[in-house]
Amino acid sequence: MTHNTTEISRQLRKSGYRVTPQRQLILDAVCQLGDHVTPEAVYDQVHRIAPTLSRATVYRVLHFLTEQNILAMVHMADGRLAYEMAGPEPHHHLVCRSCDSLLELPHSVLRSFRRAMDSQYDFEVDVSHVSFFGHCADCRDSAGA
Amino acid sequence: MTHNTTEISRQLRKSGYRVTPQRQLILDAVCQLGDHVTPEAVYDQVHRIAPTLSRATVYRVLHFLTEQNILAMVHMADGRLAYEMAGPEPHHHLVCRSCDSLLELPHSVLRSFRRAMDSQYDFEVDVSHVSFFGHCADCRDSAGA
DNA sequence: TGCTCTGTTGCAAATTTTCGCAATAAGCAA
DNA sequence: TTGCTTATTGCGAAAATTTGCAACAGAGCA
Repeated sequence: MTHNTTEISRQLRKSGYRVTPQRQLILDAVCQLGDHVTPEAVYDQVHRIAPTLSRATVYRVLHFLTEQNILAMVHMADGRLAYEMAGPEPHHHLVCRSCDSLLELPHSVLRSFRRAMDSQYDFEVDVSHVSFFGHCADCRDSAGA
Repeated sequence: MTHNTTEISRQLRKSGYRVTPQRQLILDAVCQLGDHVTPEAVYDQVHRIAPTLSRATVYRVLHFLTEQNILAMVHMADGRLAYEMAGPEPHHHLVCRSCDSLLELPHSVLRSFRRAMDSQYDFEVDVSHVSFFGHCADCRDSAGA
């Protein structure tokens, strides 16, 4: 469990939302399952514990927690959506199109880019999470061989 | 029509794929409809001309043309997928989360970033298309007021 | 503790996207 | 032009995702 349940609960309640067992279960599931968790994986995990928890609720809660900045939406290479804990530090991903591996980037790599957008285009880029696609070292090697 | 039909046809045939009327219609539709075209919009457009062309074909062809680098997949702010012509020059988008407006960025803005990823992480970023989300000047002003 | 208000859930139906498979029709070669 | 090979389509069913609505249950307050 990497998330602070108490802190998150307080945050939600303060905004007028409720902390339900469903929401807690789903959050725990994402947390346990790791880096890019599909809705289906969450459902499977959660359904074992709470068989009446519906798929609709999984989708709704994932969406909701993303809006609350507790989860982050990540785009997979095939276009599908997955989720992960948002965490306090924004970070970014390099997603390999061949092997689907995930490399984490610190926020700093985009700092200068963001500043440039702001000054040159007067556009405030939201960099809470950005995914870049491409090919990792391993896959480049095997492809080039 | 911004795309060169003959050139694309040749490219496909050379790779052993076929140029079908369905594929041409769908390509034309994306081309006409503009910058971020949803599968449903393509279907509506195409279905008027070819009523038997099925939804499944729309999805399959969009997917296929993306793999062939003729179209590019773009992620919308809500997580949904859309498509657009890939074009010879890679370019990028600044998508406003408030008003959905689209700003185009020249490829050059990412050049240095890409080089950095390559040298520091040994990861070759595919920059044929990247979308950044955030807030444009207008929406920042009205929100701040 | 019990009451109330309203945010949430579960269900079922609607919508969107994918898949399997038989029928069709591109593209090539004669 | 004709025929062959097999990539591609259309259909219908399956799977994935969203939505409407009545019933339920958190959270604050008396």
